[in-house]
Amino acid sequence: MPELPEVETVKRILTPQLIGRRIQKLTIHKPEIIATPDAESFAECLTNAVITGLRRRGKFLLIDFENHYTVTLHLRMTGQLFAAPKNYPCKKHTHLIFHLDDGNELRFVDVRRFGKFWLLRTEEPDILTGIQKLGLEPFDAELTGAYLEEKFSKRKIAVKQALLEQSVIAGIGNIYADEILYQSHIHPAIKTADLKQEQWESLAWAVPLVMKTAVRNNAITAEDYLKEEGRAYRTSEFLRVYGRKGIACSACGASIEKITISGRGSYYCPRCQSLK
DNA sequence: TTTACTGTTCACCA
DNA sequence: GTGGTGAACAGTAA
Repeated sequence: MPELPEVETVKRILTPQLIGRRIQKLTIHKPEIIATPDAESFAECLTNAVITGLRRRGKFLLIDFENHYTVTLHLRMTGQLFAAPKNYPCKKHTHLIFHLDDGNELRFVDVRRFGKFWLLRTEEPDILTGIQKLGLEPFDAELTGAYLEEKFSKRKIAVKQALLEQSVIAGIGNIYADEILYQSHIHPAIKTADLKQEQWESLAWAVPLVMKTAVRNNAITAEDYLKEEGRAYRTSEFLRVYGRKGIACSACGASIEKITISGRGSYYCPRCQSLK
């Protein structure tokens, strides 16, 4: 369930459940989800380790341990990470279980198995996961219209594709890119070289607004999260354009359209989001 | 049976 | 070097 708002929600739910917990044992059903090192070393280094904190960077989640190891993970398309009582029924596609010292289990479920785990020394520079290539967080004060213009104005890609570049802004995915463009009144297919200064400013304003709103709207209780009630975010009532092809725009009443940009489905309002 | 799908990376091509 | 396309990962759902 991954775009920044969902990863942030996972972090907020898991933090109080995991801090101070000791890993008694690991069960790795699918070793291929461990990118580095091998599954055996992964389990060995984390057995008896105590969790000290959780962090998020872009769509990555980081779990810090007292023994100076950090587990970095990416949920990709369908990964889920949640804490459950050990007698709670184990779902299909559960690939990794951390057995905690309070009787709960931290479980990783991933239907499509695109998600990945890396184990790294906390203090060592991370050159493996791709985190070091990430750009600004959406809430960073340095994210201005001028920053975006400088990054993109000489390039000729669709603005929709530009928003998805993790090396410029970290954490935006296909759903929220569409929502950001809708709030900015910018057509997703406009080329970055054709955007005006005020449109870059508009994007720099909409990015943190949409992400902050999404984090708030995605907030659910740990109980609901365990029951997967937070999973329908793709069709969330809070989305203004994504997944709403043929439905009336809530601002102007025009019918939301869907086109393909760089192979990704892109939803927009043909009246609110002009091509100029 | 066919197609699309929230993410990322890579190969190949113009 | 830029950028477009498609494939790969693997499974489900419409």
